[in-house]
Amino acid sequence: MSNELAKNFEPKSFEEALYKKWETSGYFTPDVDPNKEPFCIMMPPPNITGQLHMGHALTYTIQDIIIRHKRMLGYSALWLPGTDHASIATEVKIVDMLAKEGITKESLGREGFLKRAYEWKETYGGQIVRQLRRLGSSCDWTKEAFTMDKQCSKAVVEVFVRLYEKGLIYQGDRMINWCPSCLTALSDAEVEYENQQSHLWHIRYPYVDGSGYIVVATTRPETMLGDVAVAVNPNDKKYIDKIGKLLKLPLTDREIPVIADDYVESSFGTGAVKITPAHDPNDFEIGLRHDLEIVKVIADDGTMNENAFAYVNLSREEARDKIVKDLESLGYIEKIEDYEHNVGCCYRCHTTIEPIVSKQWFVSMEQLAQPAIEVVKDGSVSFIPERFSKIYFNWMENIKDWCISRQLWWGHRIPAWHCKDCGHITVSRQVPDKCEKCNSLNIYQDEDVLDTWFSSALWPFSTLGFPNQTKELEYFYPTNVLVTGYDIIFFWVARMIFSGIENMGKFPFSEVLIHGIVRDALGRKMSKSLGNGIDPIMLIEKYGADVLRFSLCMGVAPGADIRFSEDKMEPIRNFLNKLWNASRYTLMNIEGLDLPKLETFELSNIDKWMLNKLNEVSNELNKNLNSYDLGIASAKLYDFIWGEVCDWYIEFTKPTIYGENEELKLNTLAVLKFVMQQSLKLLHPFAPFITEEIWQKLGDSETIMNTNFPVFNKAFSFKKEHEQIEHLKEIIKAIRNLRAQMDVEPSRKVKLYVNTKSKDLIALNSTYIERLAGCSGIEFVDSSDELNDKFATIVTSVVQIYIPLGDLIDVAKEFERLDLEIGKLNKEIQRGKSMLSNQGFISKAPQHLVEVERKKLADNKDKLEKLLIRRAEL
RNA sequence: GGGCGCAUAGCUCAGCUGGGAGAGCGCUUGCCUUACAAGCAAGAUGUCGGCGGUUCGAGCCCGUCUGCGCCCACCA
Repeated sequence: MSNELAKNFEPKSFEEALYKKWETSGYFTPDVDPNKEPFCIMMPPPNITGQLHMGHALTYTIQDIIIRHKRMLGYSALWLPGTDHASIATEVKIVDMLAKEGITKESLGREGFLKRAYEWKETYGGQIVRQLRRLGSSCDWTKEAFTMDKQCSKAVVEVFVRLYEKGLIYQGDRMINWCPSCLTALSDAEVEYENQQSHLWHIRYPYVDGSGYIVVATTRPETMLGDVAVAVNPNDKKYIDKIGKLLKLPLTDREIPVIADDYVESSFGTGAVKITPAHDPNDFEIGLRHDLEIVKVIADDGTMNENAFAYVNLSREEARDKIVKDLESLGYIEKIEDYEHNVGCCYRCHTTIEPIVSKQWFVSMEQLAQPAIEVVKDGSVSFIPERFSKIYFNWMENIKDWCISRQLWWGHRIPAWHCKDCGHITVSRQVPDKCEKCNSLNIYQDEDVLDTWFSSALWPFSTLGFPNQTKELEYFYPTNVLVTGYDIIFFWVARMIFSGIENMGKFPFSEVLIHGIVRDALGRKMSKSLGNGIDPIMLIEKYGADVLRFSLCMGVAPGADIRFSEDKMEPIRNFLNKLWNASRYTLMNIEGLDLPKLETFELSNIDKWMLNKLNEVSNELNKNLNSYDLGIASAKLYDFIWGEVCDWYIEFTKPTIYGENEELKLNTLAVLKFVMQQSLKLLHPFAPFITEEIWQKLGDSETIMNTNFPVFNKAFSFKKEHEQIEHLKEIIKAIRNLRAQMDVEPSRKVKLYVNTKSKDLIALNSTYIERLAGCSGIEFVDSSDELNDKFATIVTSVVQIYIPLGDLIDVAKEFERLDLEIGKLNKEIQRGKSMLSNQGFISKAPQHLVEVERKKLADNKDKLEKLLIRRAEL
């Protein structure tokens, strides 16, 4: 194998092959090893409906970074992948697809439909899993799960039966959210509210006795056909004598009473509310309190039913128009106001939700919610950032029973069998052959399937073998961190927490890392309807997965949304290319050489400075990664690799590497190789492909994936050398700056005359100064008197440097430059003096900070003095 | 109605427990210097939204106001 790298990095040329190698080598599969500490992340399973989008790319990048870091730290790290059947979302898509073929799901029948659905799953479920690999996700595919596979389904049935037996699952007639388009019930969490411009219709309901009328206001006139009362506040003087009177319901032959209920606010609208228990949640409650009839007028498909008098079979919308028109022409309309209000919509198809009373299955939440609130309160489970726990509490503390039945076919069928003879419901783990109560064979399984989130709620343990107590379950449960967006805290996180506690006796994870969502360049949510989505696979094709991953996390604050556009990719591409070339430099110089081990020779000052820096970065990076501050960690790596390793360290190695001293050269190269190797390891969790590709040539093991992540090492702490080389950098920068200001041609080498008490600093590092600042020759002097030529001066706290530049020196310009410097210094000195003369600062600030200020002041005074002398001489 | 977030350089955003304001892009100037022009070097740019408070010291903590965004609730 050649050890050469191409001039520019081409991710396309190596990413897929490396992934294949990782996967087939089994690197993603951790051992159940009692001697190692487990670390487990459950992958939020993507829906089988789709394509990888930027939201996936973000969340899986974060998870992969965390898991790769832990793996390199020696944990037995499991990232368990899988897909979600996404009951309603998938069924909607399949129905659409069938519609294009001119088929309805009813014509196929349940069996036929499910056959098509499984085919669909094979096609599209496979796609997203392939795309996950493109991203570099180091998940254990041997444990890949699917919410409807045998294992997960077994867990679903087990949990359902357990909850039923404990009385925590029940069937009942309740007000639920009905989607007239998907034709199914929905949970509260599945309803989204949209602000809509509408009207408030004021309608006159005449008293039966002919003594005038009462005016009610409504946003939904079509529901009036289902009115069974008009409610007023019991203390409302306006209506107090009307309570109990009968009203004639317009457009119908029905008579309804005026009733009193505290729910009504006298001050709002007319102070009288029409009551439609069948089609409004609040009215339903009032209906229960007053034992009112439930008159349903809207059918499940959103059309008016047989109770709708002249409006039977009209759609909700048509009925509204016609009813309003009829009321108007009959003089029942008092007035129509413009009105803005929120309308509940289906989170999948955005059809307006119809609240209806229906027989559904529910999970009783109160008892389950309590311990789930507790584990977050007592810190057993913590949200990162912490503020998201408020969202969680808000939901959990006001939780209502969870409607879990769906009138769909794609999903887990409810394990309940109804007896046609005695009506008893048999809930069972196995398919029963007879009614458990009356032994009748005349039983049939409930037609409904479960809410898709019922199975996702069990994900942290169903995927590890529950209800069987497998060794994996024992080892990896509870898992460590759950990573997800804030948009599914209710849907998923909350439900996993109470499900874990209820079924496993222990919360499913100890940390919940919440990230934001990826938005477009204008800050809008990426959506299909807007067409503003960016395809991550396209970006991977163009720039490589590493660039995408890195651009999604560099400099991003925890929990913050990301405004993303393709132009964020290029700077990262350049960064990785920089790393690529630094590696190329290393490789071309170590080619064929036998390098000494680091412990066998004396490190140079540059070596020590670099190793110290590396050590510090490693230390900080571990801290940042352990607290999941990936934005800070990635930015730090960018600065370190580009700003320190490439800009300074590699330049420092050149005089030696291109020099004559063979021994020094080998030593330097040994350090260089080590520094590059460590840097690759540090970067590997973020950019797995490029680091592995380089490791294949520069590393000394089979894969970088299983190397040890660099950690703080006391032996590489070199404080003195750090300060020395930082000062050297300052000198070099000052010379470069001066050269630029004086328009010294880059090719022109200048000689330096140095006046300093720290001659060692200069003498030891003269070659670096010469090479990096474009100088030739350094001579020590005791004063500028020893120079004949015109010169410019540079002053630091340690040295005074004279640079003879002959005619390039413009005395007026030099005055200007010095005055500017002197001005700045005076300000600094002023600041330092006032701080140090502040008694409060001296006595209350930490001692080391006071010291720092003292030293700064002394240095500045020293510099100023030198500059003033120089100015006087000019 | 309740809660949360954001407001920092022309643009996009960092800034961890309070201790002299940062990055990337863009801009100016000069360079193809044997890792890299996807590059190198040097530079310019900020009443850290307003006001008040705590503190020796505030971009950071507290209060308040303004503007933008989000979530929950759903008074018909």
